[in-house]
Amino acid sequence: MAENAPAILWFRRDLRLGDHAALLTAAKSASRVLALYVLDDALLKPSGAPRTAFLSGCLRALDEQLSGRLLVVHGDPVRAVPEVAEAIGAGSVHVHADTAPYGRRRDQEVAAELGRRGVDWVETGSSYAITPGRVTKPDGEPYRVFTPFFRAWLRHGWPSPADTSASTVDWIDPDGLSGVDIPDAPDLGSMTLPEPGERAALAAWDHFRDEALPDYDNRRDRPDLDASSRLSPYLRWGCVHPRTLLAELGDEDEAFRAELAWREFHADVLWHRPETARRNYNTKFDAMKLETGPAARSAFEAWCQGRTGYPVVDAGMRQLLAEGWMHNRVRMIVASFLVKDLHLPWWWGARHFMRHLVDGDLASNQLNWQWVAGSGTDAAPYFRIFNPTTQGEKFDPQGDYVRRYVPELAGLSGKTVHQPWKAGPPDGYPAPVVEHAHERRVALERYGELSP
DNA sequence: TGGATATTGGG
DNA sequence: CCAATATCC
Repeated sequence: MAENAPAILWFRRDLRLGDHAALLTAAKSASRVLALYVLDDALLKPSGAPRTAFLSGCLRALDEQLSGRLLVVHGDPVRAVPEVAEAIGAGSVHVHADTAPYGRRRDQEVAAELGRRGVDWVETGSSYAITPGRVTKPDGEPYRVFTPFFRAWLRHGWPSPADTSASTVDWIDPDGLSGVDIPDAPDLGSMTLPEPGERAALAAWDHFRDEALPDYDNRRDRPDLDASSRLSPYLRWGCVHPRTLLAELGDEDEAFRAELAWREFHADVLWHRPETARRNYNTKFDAMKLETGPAARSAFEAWCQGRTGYPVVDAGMRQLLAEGWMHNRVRMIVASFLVKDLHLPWWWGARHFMRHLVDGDLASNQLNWQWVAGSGTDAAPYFRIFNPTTQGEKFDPQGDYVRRYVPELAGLSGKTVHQPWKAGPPDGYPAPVVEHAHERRVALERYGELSP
């Protein structure tokens, strides 16, 4: 890009507050830098949504580090970017988009609009694109199975994280621009959210790397332990770049590297098949018989509230409401329950997750739901149906996780919490809404009706 | 990144 | 009887 041109650093809905590499690269060739964060309308709609609160926290944390010079613009990027370009008095500005791969199609719309207004378009990297260039099969086709993707991704390699210690960005004060502010955090009531911002992200990383990473492969499935990284909100909001983590990981950390690779894999799948955010990746599942009537709505409500009568399912759903986060193993269990025990559309569950998760990421969330439902790429085979009781006993062997989130069951000791119906009905805790053994047979029957 | 059930082989 | 194994969904 030309020297001495003002630059707008444009971050779309997926903020990458910690991706200093993109900021610095752009800043070095610009005379002035204006950090512009465009928030997609979708972020602002559910006024009580915790992900909005976490985002506000991230923005405040960054604003603090930038001495109050952060400019935030809400709204449709197609309109907002040129408006700001006009407001700062530049006939031509360079726009750097740091986008997720699945945002590219929208970016092309934005680029076309900017072109019509005489604004130059420069694209920089993305914290999804860990690798320079796309990881594809030798014939150029995208991978549809994770394991070969993972191997190719490891072989492909990635650059070191940028050195951000010598920042020379000259931040301009955005005083006088209209529509500029950091959104207020909504009232969270009794919710507890993680500390936002880059510093908190790096602290979480330090803690995880030193305490849980060495035994991650063995312990990550245990929701009762502090064994997972808890980094997902920071990765989702860009408070830390995955390359920053990868730089400190080695071959012995394969299990955790695979988790980072899953993010990229799903982002890549969604980029190639954007409609799979809402529809079955495998369209053969369009013929699946689903429950959608009043009884289904009522079962869905019980699932959302954590009142299904299956302890580990209810614990997970209540953790989601209380923290905007749920342990990964439990996400699989509650998702399997919604799809295979309640026979509800996976997108009902995915939408509830996106509304409440502080780490809710469109690609990872929707495609992991499809993985559970069996309709996704490289999906779990249809016959793999979790038994919610067995899963609870296996991964929460002492019942500590259940008791932490389901107070009605706090009086039951040890693993007996996983079968409260045996000890007589505890006060206020519901009987199972469905019988698993029966619903399992129903699910298998319905899968059997699909064309091969 | 299962589970249910039948079968087998050692106690 | 129970644990390990095989097989099917």
